[in-house]
Amino acid sequence: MKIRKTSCDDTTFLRLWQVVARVPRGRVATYGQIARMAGLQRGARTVGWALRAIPDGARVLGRRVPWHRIINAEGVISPRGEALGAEVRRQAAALRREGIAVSRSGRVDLGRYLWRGERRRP
DNA sequence: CGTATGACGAGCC
DNA sequence: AGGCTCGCCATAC
Repeated sequence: MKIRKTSCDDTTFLRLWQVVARVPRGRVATYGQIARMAGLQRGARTVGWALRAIPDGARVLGRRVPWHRIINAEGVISPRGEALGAEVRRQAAALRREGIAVSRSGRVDLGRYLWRGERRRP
C-alpha cells in the first residue's frame, strides 16, 4: 500500500515522529510507549502508520527518524506479515550496528535496551 | 460518511 | 506457552 499525502505538517504523525526522534542510539522503544509519550494513550497501531509514512530522508528535530528502534511490547521486531522477511532483517541489522543484541528470531531484551525516557526529577 | 486495514497490545482461554 | 479475540485510532477508499 502507498501513502498518498501525509506531509510533515500532519500534527499527529509529527508528534509521534518527534518522540521517536528522541529515542537514543543503542536503545529501543515500543509502539505503545511512543504513543503514550506522544499523548495518544491507546494509539500503538497508529505509531506503525506514522513510521510507515515517514517521508524518505525526512528529518525531525534535526535528525533522521530512527524507525528501526521501535519494536513491539514483546521485544520483537514487528513481523509486518512476513516473519524474518527482508524488512525485518534490515531492521535487525540496523539495531546490531548500534550494539543492540538481536536474536535470530528478532527478539531484543527489553530489560536491557528499553529506553526509559528522560529522567525528569527523581 | 461507512467500512476496511494495520510496523499494536492486553486479556482470555 | 502459544494462539485467539477484541479494542484502538488514524488512514484509505
